[in-house]
Formats: sequence, structure tokens, C-alpha cells
Amino acid sequence: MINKTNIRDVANHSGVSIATVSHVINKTRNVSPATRKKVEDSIKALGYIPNSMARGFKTGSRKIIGCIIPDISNYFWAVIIERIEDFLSSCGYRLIIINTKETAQKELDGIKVLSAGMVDGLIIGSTLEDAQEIYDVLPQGFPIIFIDRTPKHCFHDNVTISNYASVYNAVVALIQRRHEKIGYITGLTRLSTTQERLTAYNDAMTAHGLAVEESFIQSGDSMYTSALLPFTRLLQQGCSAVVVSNNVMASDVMSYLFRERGNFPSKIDVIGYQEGVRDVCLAQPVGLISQPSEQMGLWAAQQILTRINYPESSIQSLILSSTLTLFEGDSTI
Amino acid sequence: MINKTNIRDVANHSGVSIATVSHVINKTRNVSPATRKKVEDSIKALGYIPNSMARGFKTGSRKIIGCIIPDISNYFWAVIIERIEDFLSSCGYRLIIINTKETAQKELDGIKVLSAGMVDGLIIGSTLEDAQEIYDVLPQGFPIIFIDRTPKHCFHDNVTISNYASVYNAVVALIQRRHEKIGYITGLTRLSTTQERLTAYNDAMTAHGLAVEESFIQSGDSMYTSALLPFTRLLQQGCSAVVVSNNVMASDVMSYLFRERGNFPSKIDVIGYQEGVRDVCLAQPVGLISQPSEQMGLWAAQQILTRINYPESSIQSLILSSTLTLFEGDSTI
DNA sequence: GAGAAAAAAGTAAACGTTTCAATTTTAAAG
DNA sequence: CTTTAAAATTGAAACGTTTACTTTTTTCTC
Repeated sequence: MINKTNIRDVANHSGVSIATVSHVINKTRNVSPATRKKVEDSIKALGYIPNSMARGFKTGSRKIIGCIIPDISNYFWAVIIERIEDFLSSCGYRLIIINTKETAQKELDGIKVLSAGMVDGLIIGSTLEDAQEIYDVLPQGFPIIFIDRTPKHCFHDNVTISNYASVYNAVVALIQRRHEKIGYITGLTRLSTTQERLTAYNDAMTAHGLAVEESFIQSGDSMYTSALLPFTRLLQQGCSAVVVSNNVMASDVMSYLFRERGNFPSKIDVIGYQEGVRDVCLAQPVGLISQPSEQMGLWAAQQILTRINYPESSIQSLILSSTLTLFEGDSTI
Repeated sequence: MINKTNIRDVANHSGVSIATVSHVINKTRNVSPATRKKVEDSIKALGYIPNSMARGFKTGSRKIIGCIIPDISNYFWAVIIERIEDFLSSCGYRLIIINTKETAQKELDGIKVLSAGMVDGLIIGSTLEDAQEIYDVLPQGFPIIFIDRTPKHCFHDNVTISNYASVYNAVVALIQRRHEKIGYITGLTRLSTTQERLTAYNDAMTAHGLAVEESFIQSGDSMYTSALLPFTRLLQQGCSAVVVSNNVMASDVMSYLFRERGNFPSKIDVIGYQEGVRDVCLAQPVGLISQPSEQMGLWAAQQILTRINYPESSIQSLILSSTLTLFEGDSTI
């Protein structure tokens, strides 16, 4: 053990009881100014720091929320984290983060560790297909909120962004620009977000009498540098327009278009996602889909505290909407 | 309390002793297959999950490292975190992250909470000027590593990147391009990194007989959108070239240059930082400084484990070097 | 089968706090 | 000075584990 001095040492050093020291530290009962002074002096003299593990173990409350997210290097998630942290710290809570890199294993392990006594509640941007896996390792009644992604069999508060309309309209916009071979790059296929967006693509295509060929749908893994191969495949299939279903993949594709500008036989229109002003596109997309990530983060932060304080209140599901912005000009070719 | 069932319940349910249950869970002693089965069944039946708080409190070991960083939405730090996480998880450790947003208060609070029993060691990208503030809240002998920034009076392992040469050479390169009024945008002035870089700027200017005017040095706060005001001030001062001492501020400046292209009376050359391929510059800088962030993260991760396992080994200070890349073409004006 | 060695299982004492119930001290009232 | 009420302080029992030490059961040998 590292922290050698404990509350008993302080009690001995200042000549009072353990209980009194505890009350001085936590301001949980009146203590005469004289003893308070004595105790505080001893604490300083000994360099005593309360063991928060023992404390949390005893009280069951830690004023800490855990956040499990799939990709810390995606601005989308960074923004969400910052918003959550903002709100929580204004309520006297702290936030600790675990980055799963879209790995089920890391997610489950993280949930296990944090939920078993380290935090008061969890906000989870899950990479899992089925929430059951989480429920298998989660203590009964533990407060959690699902954010952005809702795995199957999810029975907890959750907030998601509906992208159906945006993707649908994005495809329609491309069709109106006279594209017929419209490719689509999906994220991880197990995710609810991916599935919804793909449905929108399929619906829009068929509604306009366009054939959806297998090869027009290529999947990336929702992370950076995973979109290049799918994208070049789509070009080989003769696609003249592409929808990219996630911001980092879109960023990647636009950079590629920029680097290779002039090397394409005809112009290629791209619509992708973008997170705020910090996701920068080198080439000009014909449309961008932006999501209310801050709003989502804020709601999740508020809701986890609500859930902690009112465990019996009814489950809430919030669905926000994304926005499609179309641009007049052409994509750089 | 949330997790109702404890090890005692499992013991009762399966008709064995608490000790046996513990040994089954931890595989810390031979248990006959029959009892092992019984216990495992009970665990499943009751949905028992060991309270890691109680466990960590008892054993003093958690296999968790904490990482305290100033800006999660900066790729520089995101990359570092990912590298640290990679290495640690290959060693059976987990990483939890706290984002301080360059706030001393949050940093100290985070250090306090995590070091008091929650993690086995800390990797700190400090926003503080003086390490003494940390030592005031840190248990004696607690393993920590300073990363990227070395506050004053730092007596622990640390890894930093020397940017002196890069910044010096950046200024020289601008001078060779016939610039005389060269502006400089600093980060938070209290940081060691900021100070070293600024010294390099000053040295390079005076070494070439150029006056360093107060007004040529403007400070941002090392975060996004904090560079615009300093930058426009420099332009007002008549600067024709600018060095931006951090990647997100550089990104911001380059976007501004791009948006306002054509509105400048003469061309403006910029040299800034860039983190890997994901920091995208809309306008073309004449030079970029890149830092070995992954390498730094890896070292920090390795060193924290070394420090934990060999507390008495001598303190290490590692200094890596950044790289300046110059481009042939002109900056977009 | 008896005795000894090996294997399996159990008992109970920690770990560092918080907090309830009990006690002592101080202050107020008669 | 008592008596009583209020304030301050203390003692000790939790909290859920791990683990050193003990005891019981099984297995082996002759």
C-alpha cells in the first residue's frame, strides 16, 4: 500500500476519536472550533488523504459518473464528453472515461469494473449489438443511460439521433442531381445507428425506382482510415455519388478526393457527416449531415442524475434529429 | 446501495463458506470441481457481481491507471491516450481518463480522487505551473508520470518533447523567406512547453538581428478558437508571417486563412503544429511541426508500470524531439 | 483398516471508513 | 449549587472482501 497514514493516525496524533476526525473531514456534525483546528493541523502535519476506495466502499456513493465511449479520437464523442463533463461538474460530480475502440470486450470489462463500486452511474455509447451482454455483467438496478446507440433489448433510458430523414433526403438530393449509381458506406453493421441509416438509403433508392445493388453498399468500421477501401470499391463499381454514414469516414473520403483531385474520370458527389466546425473537409461535399451531439450529451448527463436520484421514475427514450445541409456548388472532382 | 447480493449470499446459497466462494472467484486455491460448480451456479442464479470497491479497498491493487489530460478534443492528446491504452491493456491494465480542460481546479480534484485509492498510478499532462500543488494532494510515494509538460519543481519521471529546434528553425525559415515582422502565437504562458517554444522564437529573432516587439507575441489558451483574436492582432501589427505554437490553434488559423482568402493585402506565411494525418489544414502552411506523440504515450505507459513495480528505481527524464517539415509552395493568400 | 500425508473447506481477523447509539462535557435555568 | 437540556465527543459495529491459520475430509501406503 502507498498511502500509509490513515484516519486512526490522525486521531492519535490530535488526541481525539476516529469519529471526530471523520466528522471534521466531512463536515457532517458540529465540532468545536478548538478540536476542529487540532484535527486540521494533524491532517496537514501527517499529510493525510482519506482513502476514497474505503470511503466509497463504505458509503456506496462516490459522486462519480463513468462514461464508456467507442472512439475518443472522434470529435463527435469528444464533444459529447465535454458537454457531459460540463453539466456534471456543475452538479458536483466528476466524470471518468473509458475508451473502447469499438471493442465489445473492452466495453464489457469497463462496465464490469466501473459498475462494481467505482461509479454511481454509467453513460454508455455501446458498440454491442445486444444489450443483454451488458445486463449479464451489470448489478441489478444499476443506473445507466445509453447514448447515441440503442442495442437490441435495451431496457434503460436512452437518447439517440434519428438520421433516417437526413440520409433519405441526402439520397434524394443525389438522385435529383441525376445520379443513378449511388454508393453507400456503412459503419459497423451491428450498430443501431448504422442499421437505421442503411434502411433510409434503401428506402430512398427503391422509392425512386433505383435498383439497390449489393455492391453499392460497402462497410467500414466507423473509425478513421476505414473508409478508403470501401470508397475505391464503390468507384470501381461505377458509382458517381456516395453517401458516407459517419463523420470520420467522411473526413477520410474527402481528404482522399482532395489528394486525388484531377485523377477521376468524372465528378463525384459526396454527402457525409460532419461534427461541428472542427471536422474539416478538404474537398467540398454536396451535402453534410450534422447531429445535435451537445444536446444529446447534456440530456444524458441530466438523465443519469435523475435516474440516480429517482430510481423508480419511468424509463425515457429521447430521439433527436439530425440536419442535412445541401450546398449549391459542385464537389471538387 | 445498488448491488444487493454479496459474497455471503452466494456462500449461503451454495452451502459453502465465504472463503471458498472467494477462492472460486479468484482461482487462488484448489477447489474441488463439484463445489466449484455449485458456487458458479449460485453466482449465476443470484446474479452476483463482486464489489470491486470493497475488493480494491482490501487488496490495495486495482490494475487501473488514471490519465489526467488537459484537452480530450485535441487529437494530440487523443492519440496519446490511445497509445497508452493500447500498451496498458496488453499488460492487463485498464485506463480511465479525466479531462481537465486546462483547469487547475479540475486537475487537482481529479488527482485527489484517483490517487486516493482508485488507481494504481497516474499519468498527468499537467496544466499547472508548479508541481508543488500536486504534491500537496498526492499521497506520499504514489506513482506518477508527467507527460508532455513538466511543471516547475517536478520530481518524478517525465517525458517531454523538445520543440526548441523546430521552432527556432521555423523562424529561421520564415526569415529566409524575407519576412521581418514575424508574429508568434503562444499557448498558455504558464506551461513549460509554451515557455521553451517562446524562448526559441526570441533566440532565433535576435540571432538574426530582428527586433522582438512585445506586440508580435500574442497568447492564446492552447485550445480551439482561441487563436483568432491573437492572429488578427498580429496582422494589424503588420506581421507577414506567423508561427502558431500548438496544433489546434494552427488548425483554427489555417481555416481562417482559407475562409478569408483573397481578403489579405499581401501573402501571409504560417508555420504551425499538426498532429498526424487527422489534423487537416484547409490553407497551405509553409511549414509544419509534428511531435512524436505516440512514442511519448508509449513511454509513459511503460514507465508507469515500471514505477509501480520498482518504486525505488531512479527517476527518469526523457526528451524526444519534434520535426519541422518545410514546404516548397507559397501559403494561400 | 489404521495412520499419515495431501487436499479441500472453514473460521475469523483484518483493510479504512462512516455512523448509530452511548457517554461525557458544557451551558442554562432554577 | 443542583438539575436539566444541549452540545460535543467517543466507542464500536458495520460495509464486502481477502487471506493466514485451523480444521475436516479424502486419498494413499503398508
